[in-house]
Amino acid sequence: MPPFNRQTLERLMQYYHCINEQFVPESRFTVSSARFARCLSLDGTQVRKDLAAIGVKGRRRVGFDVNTVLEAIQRTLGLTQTRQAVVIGAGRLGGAIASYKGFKICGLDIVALFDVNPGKIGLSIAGHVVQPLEQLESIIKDRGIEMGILTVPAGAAQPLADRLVNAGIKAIWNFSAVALTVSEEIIVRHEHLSIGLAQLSYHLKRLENHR
Amino acid sequence: MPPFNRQTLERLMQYYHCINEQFVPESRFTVSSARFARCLSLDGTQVRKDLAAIGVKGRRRVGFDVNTVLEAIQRTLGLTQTRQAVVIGAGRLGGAIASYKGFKICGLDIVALFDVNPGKIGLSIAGHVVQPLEQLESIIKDRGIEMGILTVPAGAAQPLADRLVNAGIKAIWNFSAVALTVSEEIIVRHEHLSIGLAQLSYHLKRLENHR
DNA sequence: TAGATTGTTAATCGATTAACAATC
DNA sequence: TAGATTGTTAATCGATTAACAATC
Repeated sequence: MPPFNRQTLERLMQYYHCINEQFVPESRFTVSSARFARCLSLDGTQVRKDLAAIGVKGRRRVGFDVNTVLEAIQRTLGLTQTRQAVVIGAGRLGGAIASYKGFKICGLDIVALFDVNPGKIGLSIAGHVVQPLEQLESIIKDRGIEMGILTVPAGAAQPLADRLVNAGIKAIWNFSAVALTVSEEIIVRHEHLSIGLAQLSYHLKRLENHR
Repeated sequence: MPPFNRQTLERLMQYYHCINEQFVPESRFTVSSARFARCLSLDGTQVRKDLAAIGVKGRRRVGFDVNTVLEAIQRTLGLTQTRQAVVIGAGRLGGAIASYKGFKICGLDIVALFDVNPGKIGLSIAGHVVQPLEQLESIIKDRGIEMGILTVPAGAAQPLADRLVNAGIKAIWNFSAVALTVSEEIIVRHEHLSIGLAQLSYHLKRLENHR
């Protein structure tokens, strides 16, 4: 199987959500490429190519078996095995992420929440007792945790990223508002909240100008 | 000026952040396309094309004037005029968004927070008193608010989107875990939290397989 | 059979990169 | 002047779409 690029991965995840949110509730067993396409507003050929790429074969005149597609996506994206993650920063965003139900079907298991603020330590957020940062390394090592989710203020992010890497973490999901510099082999994804705003703001401006 | 596609808009926003986070603190007055390129890990030619597209001229042997670039991006993306927004859903995510400082330099002004839960109404979150949903329409109309930010459970999102549209909102920033169907002329951006997870999960899986 | 849908190749389109002249 | 950097055209690459045969 070829390595997939970012866009393909995102499309695969969208098919996955499409199935879980629409097709499963509708108790559909088969779905045509055209129907998938409409969901993500793209071309049916694209869908057939994507599904072919992850090894799913359709049935002519019928479509694709929903379950087969579901399993193939899970296998390809690695959603079958559970991945343990810690959240650093028990603020509002950290709490929102720790309590987000949708991660379950993606195999993400948040096992601990950390914060520097002594006032927060011991509090229970989304079923997790907030831990002091001092225990970060020991918990990561003891439980073999592979992902760290950063939801701390910009100034605190880089040193904490370093600590995560030193403790043996393999991937960082960064919600802090700074770019991180970490060694090559660490997987990093920077979730930049205000990037999405660019699009909305731009289109609102165009709306105004066209009148 | 041509209409810009999603990718270009995202790059423009990244240049903008690059300037604000790196170049302004470093008190740089000029920046070469190569330096911009390194920031976003792309090619210098791309940067020069983007900047040319928004009407910025550089100086040979010197680079681009930081302030000129900043202003051109603000003008292009419409970040100069302030845009008023309401947040629907005063949960953890809603609170995180309402209290996010980074929106200020993007011209986003969150003016009200709403919730259905009577227990939350009257609470102060990030300087905003949580309003009852009944007042949604009147506040939007009275203050001429153009953006709605949805951070409610999946089941509640569609009816609330309809109410926002009826009240005259022009853009919806959707953090709920469902696709919305709204009329053509409404600008919608669906921020799908777990899409990013696909990438992390996929690369973690590959890491395992390669050993 | 007729019709619908896949699977796949070819054509198109756009985005990225390379090359290099212009010039400060 | 020599060197660095822009500005722009051309070349490449990849992704998207069109076309259509295969076939259930």
